[in-house]
Amino acid sequence: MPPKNTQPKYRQIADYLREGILDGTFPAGQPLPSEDALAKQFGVTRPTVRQGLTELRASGLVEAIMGRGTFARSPHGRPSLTRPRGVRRTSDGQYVEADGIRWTDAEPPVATRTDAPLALADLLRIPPGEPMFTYDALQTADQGRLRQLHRTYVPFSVLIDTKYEEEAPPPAPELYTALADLGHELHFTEYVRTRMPLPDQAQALRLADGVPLMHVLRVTLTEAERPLALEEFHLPGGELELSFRL
Amino acid sequence: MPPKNTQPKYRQIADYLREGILDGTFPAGQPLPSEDALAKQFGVTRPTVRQGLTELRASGLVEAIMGRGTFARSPHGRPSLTRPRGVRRTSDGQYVEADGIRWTDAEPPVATRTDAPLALADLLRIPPGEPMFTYDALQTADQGRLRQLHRTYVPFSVLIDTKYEEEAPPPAPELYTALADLGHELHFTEYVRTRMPLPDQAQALRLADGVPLMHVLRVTLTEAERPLALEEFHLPGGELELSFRL
DNA sequence: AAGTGGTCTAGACCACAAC
DNA sequence: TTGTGGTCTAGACCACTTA
Repeated sequence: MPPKNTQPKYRQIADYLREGILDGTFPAGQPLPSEDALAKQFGVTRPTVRQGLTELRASGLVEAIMGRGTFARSPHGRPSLTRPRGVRRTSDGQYVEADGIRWTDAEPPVATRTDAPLALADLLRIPPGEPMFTYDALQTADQGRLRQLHRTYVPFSVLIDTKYEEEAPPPAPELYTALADLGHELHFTEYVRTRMPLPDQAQALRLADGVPLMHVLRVTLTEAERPLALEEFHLPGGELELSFRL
Repeated sequence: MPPKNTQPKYRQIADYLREGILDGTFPAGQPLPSEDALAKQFGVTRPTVRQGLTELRASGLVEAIMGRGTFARSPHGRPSLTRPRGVRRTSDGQYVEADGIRWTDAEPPVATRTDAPLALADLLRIPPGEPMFTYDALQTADQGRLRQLHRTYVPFSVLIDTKYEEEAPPPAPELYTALADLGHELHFTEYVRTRMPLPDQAQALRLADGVPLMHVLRVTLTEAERPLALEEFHLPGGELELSFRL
């Protein structure tokens, strides 16, 4: 017997559609053939067609809109927004983001106390379980078209013997000014990761199916490389790129 | 009539399993209940269970292994590898990557001529369609456990009046030395994006289901901000993070 | 009303892995 | 041999959009 070299039918359908999207047969924004039409064309039942389409949706090549059809998405376009990563210090001592985006809190930010989980304690060089001030915000800009989840952590141990033993420190970026006023020279390191979002993250960031999350950790450090604070950004991966000067 | 507030059954199953994975009921590396068991437990048929599992696989929370079972994956661990991004110049004028990884070409690298597509021409500030030298390599390190797709582009116009009109320029990072020898002071900018991989990329990088791709464009620039070359890295998003000093 | 995608049933048979 | 996930059929009914 020769080895079976046949792909499953649902994958043949997915391959056919994927190639059509990549080579322009199915232009971005245009509807694909309906599920019934594909089932007839390939001589299979609709669940088989849907299995192929599910694969394309999970890879972000296609978007299904209820009652209207399944639409090709632009596969490899340059992201519509480039965000330069960095922090600048203005002449009056304020710190501002290099991308100049003015964020608005979509909901009132939540200030809580968190015990440092292992992964964050490691980056902050504090013992796991040490308490930290935590700010949590869903931020929007550009009439809600831009969204990010922003969380700021400051370990209590950094705030000992400062006025912030009494009052809560401000969230970033005002936090940087406050830390600099304590006599520190600041610099920053960012760690960039990516993964698929959890459902609540996908909803908060308005992520379509098959669009990954960009996860950025920013550590604020003194000149002596002592970590002072940590921020976590969850960004939509679809139409966004980050730029860094090396 | 009160509004329907019921989630579809397959989503209830997915939610149940996702919560179990996140709270430790189903520890990473351990098998979930079998599809038949879940079907009985929830009073549905197996295709319905599979629909829920498909959702979890697409989000990278679960991995199905044929004949053995469906296994939980570690959800939020710190990536096992941090790659500092940057280029250092050694005392003898060579350029090396800041992460110090020694790559091996898994296959002989392919040198071709490419006409600049719009997105790349834009970054290189050359007219679209201008020819470029192109090197293409699938690189491995650490006994094949690390993988990356690496593509180097050099526009012909950069090479006019140099010896590389006659011979092909070397691929990066030796390329940097060659460009510096032409009298340029080099610096670099990187653009980081993420998206789901195409099937061939997933296979080349050994990406599991639900693991996104990290896509990095590095532009080599003169002090006068003239782009000289461009590199494209496709990296596995799962167990990898990039670090940048701001 | 007609067309689209969304959910679900109740099976069947296959391929692979472990015992 | 048994248990697992992988593929596929042939329907049914629902929810939503457009005309």
